[in-house]
Amino acid sequence: MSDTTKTSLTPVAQKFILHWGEMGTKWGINRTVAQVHALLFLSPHPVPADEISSTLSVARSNVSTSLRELQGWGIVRLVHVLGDRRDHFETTKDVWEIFQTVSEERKRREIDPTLRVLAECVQELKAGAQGETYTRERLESMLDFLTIMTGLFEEILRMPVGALKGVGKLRGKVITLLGSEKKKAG
Amino acid sequence: MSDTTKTSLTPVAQKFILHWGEMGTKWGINRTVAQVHALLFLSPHPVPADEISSTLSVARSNVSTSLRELQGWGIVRLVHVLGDRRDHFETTKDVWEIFQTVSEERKRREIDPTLRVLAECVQELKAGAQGETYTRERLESMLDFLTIMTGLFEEILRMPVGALKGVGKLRGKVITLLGSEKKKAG
DNA sequence: CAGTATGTACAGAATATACTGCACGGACGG
DNA sequence: CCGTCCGTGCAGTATATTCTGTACATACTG
Repeated sequence: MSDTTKTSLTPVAQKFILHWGEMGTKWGINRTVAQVHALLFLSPHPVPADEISSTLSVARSNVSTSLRELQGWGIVRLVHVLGDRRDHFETTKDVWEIFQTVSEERKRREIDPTLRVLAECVQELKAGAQGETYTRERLESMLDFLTIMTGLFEEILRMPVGALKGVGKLRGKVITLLGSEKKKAG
Repeated sequence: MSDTTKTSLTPVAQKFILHWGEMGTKWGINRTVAQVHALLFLSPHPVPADEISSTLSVARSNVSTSLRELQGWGIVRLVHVLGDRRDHFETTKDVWEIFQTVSEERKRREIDPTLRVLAECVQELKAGAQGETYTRERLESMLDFLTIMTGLFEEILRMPVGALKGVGKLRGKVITLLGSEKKKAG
């Protein structure tokens, strides 16, 4: 069943996929990787790699690499389809879930190491009792900020899928609450 | 007064600046740009371009470009120092403010255009009453998500400088509140 | 077991990005 | 007015990243 369905994209799908690719590059994600993700996101069925390859006009091996990358990020899974030997791929369809997954992974890969480096820097400055007071102040404020911010962010991420709509409705109120609580506390 | 002070970096400063550079690249920001920013962030005084150049060992013109870029992001300002013809540069020192500024700019440059594209796509799908129901569902859910999310984020950003500490304290409570409100509403 | 389908690793080519060095222009200093 | 300082634009170079094509491994098919 090498029915390599030559899937061609509708104009809208194409528009979205291309834009998603650009978007990706601006956030440090490989264009092809982002495009593959967009394609899977729009596809109602799992898609085999060679079909992705022909649809996007990129080398088969490139698709392979991109899929591996996306699996690494935890938003693409390999699945099988009855009567087809080939691996098929699908992505998480729930947008909030995608966001959660990617954010957590990015935190793990990029923020956590930064926190570690900052902590080390501060530590080293505490040890060598030099006149680097200013540097230390700056680094500490940065460390504090990132710590609080990621903590907050993590809690938001931990909210159940779909809670977002609730947040949407509550919005204005909640933030105002935060603001006023702050005033009281300050 | 071409007192081009050959400033050399302390080990800690160097460590931070290098890491910040790497960090930058992972988020789609030029390494040198990030390094220049880190340098300014740690510096107690405004710094002239040639000093940045020699301290980081990058070409003068490269520094010039990077500074322009940082000014474009709104986190670096040109200032003058008495008795010195040269332009000096300083960055915002408040980390929360840096975060606010950069986030807003990134939203403006990257998220907003995406929202626009998504809206267009959805619109086009509504017009041409095709069988692209699935595509439309996906794109709509993405559009909804991004709309809500950026709205929420914007409100958070609008919180006064320093409110963050308050939020830090309130944290657990607030998020729990959000969660339970959701349950009630659902 | 031969033959074919499928997936992946990797070397080299192609491209994009970043950086340097210099040249030019304006402004200042005497 | 020179001579110098300073900033910026740009052409060419260097580097990093991405992509392709092929070669190889594995596993299924008959």
